[in-house]
Amino acid sequence: MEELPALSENQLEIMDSIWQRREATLGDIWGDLSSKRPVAKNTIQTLLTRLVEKGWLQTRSEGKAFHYSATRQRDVTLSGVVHKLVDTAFKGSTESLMMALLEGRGLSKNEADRIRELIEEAEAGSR
Amino acid sequence: MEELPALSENQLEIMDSIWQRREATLGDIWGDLSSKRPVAKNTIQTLLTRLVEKGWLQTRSEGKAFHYSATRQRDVTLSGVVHKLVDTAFKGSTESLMMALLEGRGLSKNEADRIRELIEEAEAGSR
DNA sequence: TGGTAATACCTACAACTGTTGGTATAGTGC
DNA sequence: GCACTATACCAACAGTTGTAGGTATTACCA
Repeated sequence: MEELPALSENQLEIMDSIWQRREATLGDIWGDLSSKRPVAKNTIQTLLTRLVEKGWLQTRSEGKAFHYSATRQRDVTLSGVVHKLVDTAFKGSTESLMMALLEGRGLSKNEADRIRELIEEAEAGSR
Repeated sequence: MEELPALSENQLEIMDSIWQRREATLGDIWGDLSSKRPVAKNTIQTLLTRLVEKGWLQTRSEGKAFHYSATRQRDVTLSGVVHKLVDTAFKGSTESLMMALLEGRGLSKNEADRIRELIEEAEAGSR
């Protein structure tokens, strides 16, 4: 699987909207994003076109409009994003990132429990 | 504390070199970075100047050269970076990021234990 | 004191990003 | 069929980033 250029924050936002819908039109995505911040539809259009050019999105022509869908799965992509951050900012140490994540911020019992489960699974998976 | 513009990957690399040394000259930083990849000294110089303009670095004039130091602490900055990622890519869910982090990757018993400790502390801290 | 090396400072440039306006086109409803 | 609306497509622009060359300055060493 070919490596694609990194996604900016705004690009991630768009990808996210599409991942959630599996397939989306310009209108769908604009609906999602413009509810968070004011942005022109054309801005989204441009970003979409560029994401297609770069290989992050593909289009299916239906009726007058394109239906955009992602070429990469959400979990794989996000995993890549996080690991890249671990490498560049934390010298590859998962633990360091964890520390940064938890610093100055408490965890509820529920969150802590769920995270413990994740650790449990990851530990089992390595055996 | 005023919010500073986000750091790119390369900018983070430079900040990291400086954080490790507490204070560094152009030569120091160039030494660190050029051992990883080929880059002109002038390139680093430019990036340094821009980081100063933006408020990430400050300089102390000693002899002929500037000694660059960070205006923000490493842990605070990295914590900010991670939390921003949690917000934009994981809708604020620490757990989701954790999942992405652990996906497709096992944990050694040691790592798992250390991370459990971190969770423990964070949980205690929230009470 | 004159050469060397390191540094600062200035300039430039190409690529990418976010932003949007304008124009053409093509379904959709009346 | 015609107006309306959503979309695609094109063009533009300002800001950031990574890249580096050129030039001036300055400390240091022989």
